[in-house]
Order: sequence, then C-alpha cells, then structure tokens
Amino acid sequence: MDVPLPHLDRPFDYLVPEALDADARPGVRVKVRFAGQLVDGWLLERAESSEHPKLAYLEKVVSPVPVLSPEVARLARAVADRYAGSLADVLRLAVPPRHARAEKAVTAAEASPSEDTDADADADARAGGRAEVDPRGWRDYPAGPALLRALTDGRPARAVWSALPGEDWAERYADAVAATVAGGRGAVVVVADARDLDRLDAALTAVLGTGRHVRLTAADGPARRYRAFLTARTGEVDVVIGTRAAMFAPVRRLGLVAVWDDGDDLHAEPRAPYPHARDVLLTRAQLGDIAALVGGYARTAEAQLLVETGWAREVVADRAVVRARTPAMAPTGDDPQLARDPGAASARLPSLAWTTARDALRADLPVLVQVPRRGYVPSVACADCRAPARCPHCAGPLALPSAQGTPACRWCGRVAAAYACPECGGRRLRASVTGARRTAEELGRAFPGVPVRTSGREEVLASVPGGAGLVIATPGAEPVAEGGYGAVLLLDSWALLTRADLRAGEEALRRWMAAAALARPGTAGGRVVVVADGALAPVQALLRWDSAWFAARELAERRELGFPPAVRMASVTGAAEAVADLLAGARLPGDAEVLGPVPAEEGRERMLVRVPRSRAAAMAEALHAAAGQRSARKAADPVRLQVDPLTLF
DNA sequence: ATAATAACGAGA
DNA sequence: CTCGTTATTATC
Repeated sequence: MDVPLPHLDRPFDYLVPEALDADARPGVRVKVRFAGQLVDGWLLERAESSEHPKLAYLEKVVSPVPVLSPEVARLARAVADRYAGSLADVLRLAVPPRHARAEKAVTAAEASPSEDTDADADADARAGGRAEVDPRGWRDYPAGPALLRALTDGRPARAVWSALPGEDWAERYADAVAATVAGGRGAVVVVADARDLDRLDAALTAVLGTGRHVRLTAADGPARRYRAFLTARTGEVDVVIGTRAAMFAPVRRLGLVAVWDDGDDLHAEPRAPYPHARDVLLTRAQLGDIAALVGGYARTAEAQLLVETGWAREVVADRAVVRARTPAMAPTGDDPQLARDPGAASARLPSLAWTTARDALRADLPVLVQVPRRGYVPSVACADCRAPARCPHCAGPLALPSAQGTPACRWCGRVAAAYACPECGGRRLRASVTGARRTAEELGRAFPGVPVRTSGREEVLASVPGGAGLVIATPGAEPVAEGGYGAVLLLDSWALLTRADLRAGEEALRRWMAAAALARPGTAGGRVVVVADGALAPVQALLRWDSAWFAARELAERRELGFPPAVRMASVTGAAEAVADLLAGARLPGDAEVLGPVPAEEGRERMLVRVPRSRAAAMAEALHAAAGQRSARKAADPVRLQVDPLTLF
C-alpha cells in the first residue's frame, strides 16, 4: 500500500476480479480502494485464501509489467526493517515512477528477443564456457586474481579494496564486472556522481562493448531513467551502473554488487528512510549469495568493520608496490622560509608548496591545487574596511570555525587570537567567501604565463592535457591529468580537519587521497604537498598511503567512544514534545542508551538512541512500531527517524 | 476520510 | 438494562 503511514506498513488482502486475473501478477502496480479512497499499491503475491473476512476487489492493474522483482521486494523489506522505515518508502526509491511512453517503447522492442539471449547466457554458463578474464591491473594486488576467478565461478566473494595511487579504478571495476558476466551472472555498480559514472561507463564499454550494460541515474530524467530500469527488469541487459538510484536496480541472476568510494556522502539517500548505498548493496549481497566489492582510495570505518568481522576480505597491494606507486609526499605547516621568499609571499603560499609547483611547471607538468569548496567554510574580512583578513604569520586566508570561534589560518592553521586589521586597525571580523576563482587568480599571478583552469561546482572538468598548467579544483571535482600531475597541492586541510564531525579525519583523508591519486608516482617526479601538521593521523596516513591503518585506528576509537559503526545509532528529530512522546512509547531493548537532547534546526531537537550492533534490529523495530503508534493516533507534529545518520552532532 | 466498534451516560 | 450518543480505532 503506497501510503507513508508507519502503522499501515503491512500487506493487505484483496480479491482479484476475473477480468484482471491475467494481469494481476506479483510485482505489478495496482490501485485499490482503501478506507474509501483509491490508493496506489503493489501486488506482492497471489494467494488462494485469506484470513480476512470481507475482502474488497482490486480496482485496477496500473500496468501489466511486473516492475517489482521478487528479489528487490525482499531487499526492500529488509532495508525498511534495517532503517526503521516503511516498505512503501523504500519502494518509492527502488522503483522509479512509471513513464507510460518509455514503457511502451521498451515492451514493444522487448517482445521476443530477450528469451533467446537468456537462454544463450544460461547455456554458456552451463557448458562451462567461462572464458577466464585477464586480471590485468588486479595483478598488482595479491588477492586480486583470485577475486576475479571467484566472480567468474559465481562464488559470493566479498572484498574491501584499497586502490593504489594512480589506479584506474574504473578499469578495475570493469574487469570485475566482465569476470561476473563471463560466469553468466549480472552486476550492479554504484558510484557517487556523474563524473565517476561517465568514467565507469567508458571503461565498461571498452571491456564489454555497447549494449551489455545500462546507466541508471536520477539525473537522466524520468523517461530515460524508467527506460533504463525496464531494460534491466526485462533482462535485456544484466549489468546496471549508476548513482545511488541504481542500488535497487533489478538485475537477473545478480552475481556482483559493487560500490566505489563508499565514503562519499552522496551515497547517503536524503529521502526516508535514508538508506546508504553501501549498506543496501551489502544487504543485497547478504540476502542473495551475491559477491560484493567495496572499493576506494581511502577506506571507511564501515569497510574496516567488514574486514575486522571477517565478513569481507581485504584486497590490498604489498607495501613495496605501494611505495613504488606513491608520489613523493611532504607536509608543510610551520614555514620559517616564507618571509624570505618573495615568490611565495606574492602567491601567499607556503614556500614548499610554491617551489613544488614551480618545479613541476618547469618540467612541463600540470599542477593540481585542491582548495576548499566555495561557501564550504567562509573566510573572513575586516568588518570595517572589508579588507580580507590575512594570517599575520603566512598571509594565508583566515576563517572562522563557527560564528563565535577564534579565527584561524586556512593554510598554516595558526590561530589569530588578537587580530587587528593592517589597513584600518579594526578588530571586528565578518565572514566572506574566497572561492576557487579567487585562488585561481592569485595563483595565476604567481606563475605568469601558465594556463589556469578551474574545476568546481559550476563546471567540473573530467580531464586536462599533460603540459604545464595550473588546475584549481574543489574536493571531488579534480580532473584526471594526462600522464598524471607533476604536483598536487592540498590547501584545504584547515577547512577539512576542523569540522566538528565524527568523520572529519576520515573525510579529509578521503579527499586528499582522491587528489593525490592523480599525481605521478614519485619515481616519475610526482610530488604532493599537504599544508597540514605532519603529526596528525590523517596526514600520516596520507604520507604512508595507508588508509587501512587509519581506518583501523578510527574504528578502534569509535569502539572506545561508542560511535558508529562500532554501535548502531538512530536519531529522532522533531518538536521536543513529539520526540519525547515517541521515545516514551518505544519498547527499546534493555541495553539501549538514549542520549540528548541536542538542538537541531529551528526549534526542533534531536535525541540519539544507541545500542550494541547485536540489538540493531530490535531498536529499529521498536522505533518503527512507536512511530506507528503515533501515526495511528494521528499525532500531528512529525518526527524524523534516522538509523545510522550521516552526521551525529 | 469513514465506517466499525468500544465506551459512556441518561432515562425507563 | 437498553438505547442513543460520542470517542476511538482500523482501514482488506
């Protein structure tokens, strides 16, 4: 029943009229009369009899296409249960809105040929016609070739992959998909954004050719999205790639689910019940004896947990290989040479960053500069004369960690406690924004005659040519450089590390590694400069290219503090009375802790519920039931339930 | 929204 | 004790 009320989150029985008997198959959308009005619903299964005394008739079958596959129906129920949500909410995410014209086009084209290709694929698989797939770059990882063999053999291997710097991850994912397809099974691959999707698409086309896979992403618009969904549902293709909209894609004989860069917060669905692509895919793997691949340059604490519990095996390169591939890395913070280096002063860059960039440009190599996202952390200016506030020490831009915080330098991290404006002597500061464009101008002036490109929110570059040039990019928008960058400067460490967030360190490392991975290896002249204190753990992990070490450290710390993923948490957000009401009615497991309240946006408050992982299901059930009680008595003010919320504070 | 069902209180 | 009215609750 497609109603969002938690207390109606269960199946209802209806009689099927003679006329609808043929079309009323499991998985079709239907309309039924419910409480006097017509509502949308899903036909989950046909049954001979019902417990219910007086049944109404099914009103209508919206379309005879059974868009909800049994596998996805089961998955959706499991996801709803995990996230304390309703099946209807999950199905809204899992099955895109119907587009009649797209449906007509696909079903017409589909009329006969699909059955043949299925038969062929099955025959291939049965005949043992499983062409071994060349492991190519997977040979750099000792467990890599075995992973591909497992995929071809149809075994449910589970891997957490830490990609080497410079790795063509899209090509590796294409190999993994090809190995799965060679074994007669299908695959679902989820990436964070359109740029990653384009890259994966190209790599898959190179390996599988055209017509074997389909892109599924909300950005393509309703018609194309529904069309892609149907191509997968009808079995015309058995490989689906996409952004998180693809995590529920129906794929026949699914053999592999994969996610790239699972630390990217775009993988978290912003609509109820807020499922995370990684966890949906892992649930899917768990339910169906399906292989799973979780990969990234950096490893999340969640992925580390999979490794430590033995659920998945890690696929990592030997240290010798890591050393050979890693660019030369150096931290720089304290910088006594700055004042005596006129070039550096003009660019307002720490001198190590400046000389590293200069050397790369002289060697006719491109330089990548990672700067904070515009508006991400506002820098500050004098409240009186509007002159930008500069660090008295290194002339870097100052920024305010919060409205009342002490300003600190974004480049060297020094706190400027007693700031006085050098122009007018003013002591009050106001927030302003220095974005990528401004940084680009400043750097362009420091290196005259060098082409400067920017890649950020408005325009994201996929790649840049190999010669000397400056590329200013915000995190996540770094273009790939032909042949790799000669130098990568990471200037946003202040903005990343001072965030009041559980994942600040992990997120900083993830972004740095994503940028550093685009540099040439040290042996080929690639250098990375991170403007941060080299003693900090995320900086250490970057310098050693060892995110597994950092993830283990992070997970240990979260165990200590009782934070996810070591425990399961849920947040309950809403008006104070509503939150209290819901929690009072929830029969939480005995060992549940209720924390809070913490103030949330405008007049609402937030409580956190914490349980050991073994009680996760019980907690979700209790919260869902309590929400049901509230909705049943039509409690007015809404309460938002979020299991594993992305941010805790 | 609306119909059933339970709960309640007044009058016979 | 019964009937009519009103709160409650389930909704095939």
